[in-house]
Amino acid sequence: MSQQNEQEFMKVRLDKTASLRQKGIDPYPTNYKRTHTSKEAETAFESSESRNAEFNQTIKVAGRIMGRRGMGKASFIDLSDIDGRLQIMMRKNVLNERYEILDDLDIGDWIGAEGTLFRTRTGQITLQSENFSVLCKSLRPLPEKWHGLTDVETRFRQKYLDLIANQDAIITVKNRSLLVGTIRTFMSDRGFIEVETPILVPIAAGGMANPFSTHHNALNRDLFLRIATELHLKRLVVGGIEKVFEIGRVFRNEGVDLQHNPEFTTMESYEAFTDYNDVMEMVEQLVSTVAKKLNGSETVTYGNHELDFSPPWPRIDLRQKILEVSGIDFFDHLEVDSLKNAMSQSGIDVSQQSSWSGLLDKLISDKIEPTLVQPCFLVDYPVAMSPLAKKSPTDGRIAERFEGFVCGMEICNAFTELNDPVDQRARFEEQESLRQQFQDAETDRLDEDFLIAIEHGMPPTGGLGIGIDRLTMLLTNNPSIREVILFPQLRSDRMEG
RNA sequence: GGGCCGGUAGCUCAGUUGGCAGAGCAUCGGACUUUUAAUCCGAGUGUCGUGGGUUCGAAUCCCACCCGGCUCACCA
Repeated sequence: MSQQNEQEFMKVRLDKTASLRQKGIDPYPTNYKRTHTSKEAETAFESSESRNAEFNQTIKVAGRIMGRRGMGKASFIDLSDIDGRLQIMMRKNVLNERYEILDDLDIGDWIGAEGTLFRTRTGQITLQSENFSVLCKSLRPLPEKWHGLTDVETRFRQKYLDLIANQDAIITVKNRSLLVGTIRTFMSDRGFIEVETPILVPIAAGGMANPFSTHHNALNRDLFLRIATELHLKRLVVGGIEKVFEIGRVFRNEGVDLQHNPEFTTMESYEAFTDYNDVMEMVEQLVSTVAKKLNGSETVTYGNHELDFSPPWPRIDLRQKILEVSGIDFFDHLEVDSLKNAMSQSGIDVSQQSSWSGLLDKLISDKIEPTLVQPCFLVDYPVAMSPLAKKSPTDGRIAERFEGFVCGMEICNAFTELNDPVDQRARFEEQESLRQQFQDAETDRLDEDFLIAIEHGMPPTGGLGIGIDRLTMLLTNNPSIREVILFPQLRSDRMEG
């Protein structure tokens, strides 16, 4: 954008601002007491119509000017607010000298309008303005009304323009809020207590991820941003909070793509005296409840798919499934080289993998996840790739763990929590040694403070982590995580300096 | 990190073989008291992503870089 041209645009509007002040009008007043939103106004009018009553109430609405059609001694203004739009009619013979104020108004300005409602010749519900107020004079032009704003970069960098120009952006924000609110209610109704745990932590443990690091000056101490809420929540279960959950941001120092943002939101819950089978039932109930709340149905359209979230979701045995699709039984390949060879023979690129769990993860990602379209659970993971999950009582090589998948996307990870402190210590030590061996910053870390906590005794507990962003994508039909995060991470640009 | 595509007016987009930088909307001036992508008359609008190079001449060709999208790799 040309500096000069931009300044010319703004100069015109600054002149109009001055002109308003000359007319004794404050272009930036402190408040406006509206009586109706656009939708409430419409509903009120239709209700009086349905009673065959005349609408003679004076109401006050407020919003941003999104369009105007001047007709000389009458003007129509499209006013946009959080609920939608309402047309305002301004007539010179009604407004008298105040009609001149319209000369100083632009698309983008905020106004309040007072008057009564009627239908125009073409049937449009319209507010006949008897008075109006300038609420905020804007200085910059908005995106064009017809094509709107489509430039993806501008939509993400200047989210407010996206929200102004694209109705879908607002709908997604509202639905995300509804989704989180529904989850809160669901959990609360089941007796879960919501908590907040530290984001700045001395050890970023409880998951496989590379953490962000930072430094606290006063304490002269290096800290990390949490990669999960898991270990703090389990400390609370040790403390006797039998049902606990947290909805919060976690941070992982990794790449950005359609399904990943370095900061994202999870809902983790822990419920004493339950195992992963109970958690599976809860996930089905939770997600289908949210789906119904947002879409009015447990069947949801996502891209080309019709997704049916109604319980129960299929439980797919991980080992059997891998055997079916690749002919590999991971119990037959407990050594790295053996698994690597078997996968290589199945045509999988194993050049980037070094650890056994990394290889198996790659096998699952390549061969299984893409086939999981309808909601389902993969159950019973190898202990080697599940350092926080309890071993199956019937098979010590298997952990009581499951992950939920929809459209090839992992939406949750859950297990019967490992509460044997001796076993947990051994598993952490194994992770530490793997990190040394493979120089892998993402391997989980030993958290001594957590181990001491569970040495005091954590009851049998079923735990869950749900990716709120991905769930929102699925239930709002958005193909990219950047569409459901208001300010996604982008590379720096000139505007940031 | 690799590959492909893209970046031109506030917004949406054209721009031919290398030959004066274009349209619609928005903006500015004028007309218009039921319009709604209002209409009609008139006007202005540019660091062609950035920096080099080739050329008499570059939005256009070449090189490097920046930003975005898709995709592969990596990553839950």
